[in-house]
Amino acid sequence: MESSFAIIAEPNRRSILSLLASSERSVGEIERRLRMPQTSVSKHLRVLREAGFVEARIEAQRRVYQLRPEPFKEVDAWLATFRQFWTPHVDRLERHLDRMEQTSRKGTSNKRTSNKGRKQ
Amino acid sequence: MESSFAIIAEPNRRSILSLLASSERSVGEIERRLRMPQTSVSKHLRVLREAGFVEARIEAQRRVYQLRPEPFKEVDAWLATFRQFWTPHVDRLERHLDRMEQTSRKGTSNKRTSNKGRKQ
DNA sequence: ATGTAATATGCCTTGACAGGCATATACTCC
DNA sequence: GGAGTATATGCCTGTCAAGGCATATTACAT
Repeated sequence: MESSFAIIAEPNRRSILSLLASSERSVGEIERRLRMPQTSVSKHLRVLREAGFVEARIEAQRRVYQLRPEPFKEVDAWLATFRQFWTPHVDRLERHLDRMEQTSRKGTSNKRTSNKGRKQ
Repeated sequence: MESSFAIIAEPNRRSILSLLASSERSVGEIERRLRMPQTSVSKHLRVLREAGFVEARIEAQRRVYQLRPEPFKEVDAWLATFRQFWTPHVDRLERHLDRMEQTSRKGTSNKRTSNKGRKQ
């Protein structure tokens, strides 16, 4: 299973995580709120636990699950690479304009950042 | 396949996306850079395309692929719910402190929303 | 101790999907 | 129009994981 991405690919697991985002919950609470069979909940929780998304605290016969940040950070870090993309950040806009400029008043063999027409 | 989360669960697809993050590429370029069989690349690109992660521009016999923002936004939106979580944001810390306060010297109904004049 | 509640685990079946391979389609240049 | 290049598609197979069900485990209460 490994990757955090694979873990959150499963819709039910995302539901569980979303639920836990509002507050910690016992297995039974999750079961009832999400209307899914207990064994299914337990199994998903196991996967989430082993991937570090949640941790359990024992409280009598209950296990109360709560979120843990690390794997989220990991996913977020990956996303960060692309964020510049949908956030036409000033930096990026700037770079873009730079390129435009250089392209128009070119002449000098400026191998820019684009690889258009490159054959490798 | 549907969900954007399922799409990025596949490691090779993430590689392709990361590669495209630096610059648009043709199928052949991806194939060579990532050292994966062409048919595999094409298949992954199809999946990515149908999920809206990339789009292709036709250039002679080449197809040049580039990223599209929407699905990334979607994933990011979901993550946002949890971000407060690993970013012990001032707001959150504040709410936490509020709760502590209310719990300890309860009774007095001082619901404060700002931290003006809060002791720290 | 026995019964009951809460949760976990094992087994089995089924479906989805990635990878490999062969092949089809599309375009270019001579 | 035939050869070569670039990319897509179809079929097959193996793998892996989710769901259902039965059952095990653990804690509690009486």
